[in-house]
Amino acid sequence: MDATHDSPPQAPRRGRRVGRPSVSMADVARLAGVSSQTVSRVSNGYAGVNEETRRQVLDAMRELGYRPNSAARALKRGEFRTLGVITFSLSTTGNVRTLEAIATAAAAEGYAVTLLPLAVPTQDEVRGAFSRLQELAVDAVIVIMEVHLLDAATINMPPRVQVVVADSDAGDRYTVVDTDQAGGTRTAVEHLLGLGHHTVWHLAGPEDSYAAQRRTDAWQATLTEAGRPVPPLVRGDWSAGSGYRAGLELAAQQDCTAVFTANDQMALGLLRALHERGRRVPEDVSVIGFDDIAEASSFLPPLTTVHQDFAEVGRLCVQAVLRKLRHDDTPHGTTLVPTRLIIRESAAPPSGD
Amino acid sequence: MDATHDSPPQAPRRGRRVGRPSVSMADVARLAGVSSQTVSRVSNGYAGVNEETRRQVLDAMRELGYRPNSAARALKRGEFRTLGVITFSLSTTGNVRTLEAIATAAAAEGYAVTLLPLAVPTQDEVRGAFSRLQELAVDAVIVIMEVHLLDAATINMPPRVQVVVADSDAGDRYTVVDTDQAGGTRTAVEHLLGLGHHTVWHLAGPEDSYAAQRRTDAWQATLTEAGRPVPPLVRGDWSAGSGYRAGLELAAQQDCTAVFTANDQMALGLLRALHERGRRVPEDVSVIGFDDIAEASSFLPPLTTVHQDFAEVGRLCVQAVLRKLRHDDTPHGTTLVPTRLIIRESAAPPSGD
DNA sequence: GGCCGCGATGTTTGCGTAAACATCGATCAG
DNA sequence: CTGATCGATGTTTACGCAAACATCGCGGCC
Repeated sequence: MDATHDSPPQAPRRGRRVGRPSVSMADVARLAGVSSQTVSRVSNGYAGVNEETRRQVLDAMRELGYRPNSAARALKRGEFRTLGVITFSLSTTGNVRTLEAIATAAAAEGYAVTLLPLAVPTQDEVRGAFSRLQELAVDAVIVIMEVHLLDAATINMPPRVQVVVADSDAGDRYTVVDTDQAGGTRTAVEHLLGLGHHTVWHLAGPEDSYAAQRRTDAWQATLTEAGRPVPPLVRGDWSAGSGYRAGLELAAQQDCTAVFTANDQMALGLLRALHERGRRVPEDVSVIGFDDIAEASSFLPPLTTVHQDFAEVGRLCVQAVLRKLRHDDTPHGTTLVPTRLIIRESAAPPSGD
Repeated sequence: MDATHDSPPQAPRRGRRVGRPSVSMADVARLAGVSSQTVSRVSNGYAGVNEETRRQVLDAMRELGYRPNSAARALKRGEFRTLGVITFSLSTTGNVRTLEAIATAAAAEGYAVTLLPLAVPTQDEVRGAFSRLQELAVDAVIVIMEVHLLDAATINMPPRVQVVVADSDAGDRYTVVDTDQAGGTRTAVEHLLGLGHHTVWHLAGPEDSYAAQRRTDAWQATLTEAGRPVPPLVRGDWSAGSGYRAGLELAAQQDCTAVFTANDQMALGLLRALHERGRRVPEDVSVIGFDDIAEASSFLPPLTTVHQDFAEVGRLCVQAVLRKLRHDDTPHGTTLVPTRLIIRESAAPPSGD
């Protein structure tokens, strides 16, 4: 090739910005000796292009390193093929695993995922995120969040953006995908009762969390239905540290032989507190967690816990949001993903006591 | 409001697609009685617009619920204000925390973050991700990954996309931001030696990880410099389970009084194994981890560990990539983020043996 | 008093793509 | 043989925005 002034063949005629010599369909068309429309047809895999022509176009694309410009494409098509995900903090296993599943499922459908992290979980922040999201290149939004933060924010949200909510209730107002909190709780509590425990204590999550609330409600309901006394509630904030502090209290209750903990992190702290106070697990106290985080099998002792299928939650979120995108007719409602009890070594029959 | 046929005033004249009644600058301009260019000026906050006019335009925007179309904007401006993040799996704390910091820092700069998760860490996958990324609406890419996976993939990558790498070495070929693995390791090992341990064993991460490799190298170097014997290497795969298995081995070594573990998860498994084998921590064996995950303070006993500042890594990544974007002149090189040793209860002087 | 300069606004244009429509040659039925 | 049909391709246009350039009116200066 002659490189007299070291510009590529068909040098792009604009240099709007440093280092953006992007190749357009027109460039490809010129090299392949066809019209840009034909390039478009090949690029989008339409039939009705002669095999020979198609090959030439593909060659030209390869040679020039052509990549479709997604901005132009989005402008023309009116869709971005991108999903927005709003979540408060990636510090909880659940959120992260759900996000990961969403991203994977979206990729499989040819959608990208744009992340909108919230600094603090306030309605103002949520509102701001929605506002930004709208001028962002996003077709729909999945929110991994408690709904009560959402309500105020969606008021001024134009209806064109579809919303699906994970980890929440409020199926009457939104399309919701969630873990079967109640079912999981019931299984755990019944398992403990089945082992022979007279009743089950509960180390709950924070008051402002619906997930925590539903686990607490289900715990109480299960005990009541079984005709067992409902011990006083002990509250944590999801963190291992709060589990430890709560554990110090629980260790002092000599009649406490079984604890259902609202998540695995708190269970970790609880185990430490019980150990420090000389209460053996599971001989003196049985513990069941919720989540089944990767480390749960390495706790001391390995933790019996309720497994949440976050991957499935993520998948269903994407499915739901895409369905809403394609035909707007999906009714609101909640889809529950079942849990299953993973039995390890932290729960056993009470040792006579 | 009259909602006779529930369409907004100035009903858009095209219905390209169901449910996309999007409002354009022209609509706003018409309502405000100005040209669309003036709307553009207001929208972009340019000076030189009469206060009265500006107010009218803003009112019109509010009334119609105008949102700039980011596709058109990107097409015109030639930039998306979006950063791509490629990472293999969100299952490690480090990746997640880095991602979170990146998203936050990016948001502060007015950039969005698009996530590209990789199903499996192979070069093919990485290549594929890069390929998709190019036709994605992304100005630059941050890769949270071992570099050796990257090399083959970047070959066919056009130079217009800037790349910054976290969690890796190879500062000669890329711009890299990383935790000071060696420094952190040295601090940990020296702390153990300083407590009086004759030498320090090492539970390493997987062979194919550069981060693990550097920790291992630094452990060995520190021991050698101090004139101490280097015990045989014990290898895990980052998981708590592998730490447990390795711990069973280590528990059998009666001369092992101190272990430097390449991450906290493995330390958790190690603690369980030592406990099961009746080796007390820290009386019989001291353990130091790496990462300082949130749960580390609730381990049994609370874990002394090397704190990584993932948030800083994320911030620096964004900073670096934006600098590269603005003036292409940033040289390659590695920025190291310092660590600090968090002293808890899992390391103590050897108890006479 | 005419001209300059400047602030405020309008008009034109083109970014890269793809739908809609137009063209053109070949094939085939009547 | 002629016109309808069809497959393959080209031409026009618009998506929404924002540079670049054009215009317009007004106050000040020589």
